[in-house]
Amino acid sequence: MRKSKADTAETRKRIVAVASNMFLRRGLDATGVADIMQASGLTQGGFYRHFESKEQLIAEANEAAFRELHTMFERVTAAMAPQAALDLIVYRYLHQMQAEHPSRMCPLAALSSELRHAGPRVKVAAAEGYASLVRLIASLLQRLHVSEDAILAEAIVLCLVGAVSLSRMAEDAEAATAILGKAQASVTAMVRNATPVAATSVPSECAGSPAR
Amino acid sequence: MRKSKADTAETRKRIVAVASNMFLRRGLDATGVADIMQASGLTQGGFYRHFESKEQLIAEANEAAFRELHTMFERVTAAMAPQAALDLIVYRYLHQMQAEHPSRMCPLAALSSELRHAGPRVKVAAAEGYASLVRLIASLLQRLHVSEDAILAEAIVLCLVGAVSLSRMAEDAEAATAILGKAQASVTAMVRNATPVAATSVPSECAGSPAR
DNA sequence: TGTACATCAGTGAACGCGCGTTCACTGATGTAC
DNA sequence: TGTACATCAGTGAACGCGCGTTCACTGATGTAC
Repeated sequence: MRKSKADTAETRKRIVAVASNMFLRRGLDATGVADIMQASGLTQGGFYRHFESKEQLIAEANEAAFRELHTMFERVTAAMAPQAALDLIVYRYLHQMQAEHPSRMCPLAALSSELRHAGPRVKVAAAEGYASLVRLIASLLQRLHVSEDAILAEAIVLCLVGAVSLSRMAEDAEAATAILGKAQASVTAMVRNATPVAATSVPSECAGSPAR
Repeated sequence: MRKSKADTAETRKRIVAVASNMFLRRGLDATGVADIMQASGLTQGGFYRHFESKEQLIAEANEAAFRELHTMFERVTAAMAPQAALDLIVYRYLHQMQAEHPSRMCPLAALSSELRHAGPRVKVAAAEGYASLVRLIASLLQRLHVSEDAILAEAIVLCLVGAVSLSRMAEDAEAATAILGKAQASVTAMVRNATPVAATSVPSECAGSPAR
């Protein structure tokens, strides 16, 4: 049952994509190799034709998740004014699990404490993913003429990660939504308090609530 | 080898304390029943004389952790001015893992994503622990005459949880310290931006950096 | 271009290890008389 | 207060299950001639 090179490459990509989704939703330990292979339409025996170990797949799946999250943010906010872009990113990040068609998920929030036990490659990816998120938000804050943009960007990302992390351990959906709503209000307040009046009074920069 | 009632109760407490520490440091799955019993000076067979299951111990260990964290914060800040108390809580929370003699750790930050897979009892404790942290900080902010004290308290706790969570998945100690430092700066900035001038200018309320 | 052989993606079963849980047993504690 | 028996904390070994990994095998693809 040997497959062509193109088929093989496609299968590999599919496994990574499926694994990424399952890892982010259920967790690293809770997602078995057999589960992933079955969800990919294969049997577990074939796994080791594509990967050396589960750890390697974890690394690749996480890197893919960070890459896609970042790409999605850049694509969606490309033509937006900074305030609208910031609002949208905050909205999307906070609702990464909630939506019927969930957007890309973030390993930092979804896997937080599980990443501690992961190998160095995963940790490097996590550190880079974090830094890239902070950079993205800092650049938007800079365009909004916020003075302490770097430190505020850090604070916003910490809030976002903390909020999603906490919302996912909530007992029920209502409690989760409550946490996310408060987080959104918190971030909004943080930006408002730090934004100079000159910038906030420019209507074209601040119009619009987050688009879906 | 039957023990007296007093001995039995003491042993039970010891197991919970040891387990609490190990769970918070290594994680729930990574800490086995045999590990806990060995660290408690017992053999694994005796475990089920004290607990119905590992899950029950997880629940009790978490509840103990939240209780002790809260008690510690209340005891340490009892006689303090609100600004100093806030600074100390932020400092202690952020450095819960760093110190040579680490202070009480918080399950929200230490176990974040692992708590999702835990049973309802654990989740209820987590929600209560979170609410109690927010309440504690909100009351300090109120004494500092911060207008939006509830929403700011929430933001601070989210930042704290996010920061510790992220610092624990850092590659090395320096990266971890960097995150914690930025988090402290973030929280300080958030409080400063939200504090009315009238309150910040009262020296007796604001004196002092965090005591150890 | 056609043929013969090597390669290797995928299958399904088995292996081996770790870990939560159970169990027969021991002997000191608690209790009934 | 003393004695005989039941209780039960603690031991050490074994059980059973899940899961990552390995393996013999199949048959289509790729390649050498």
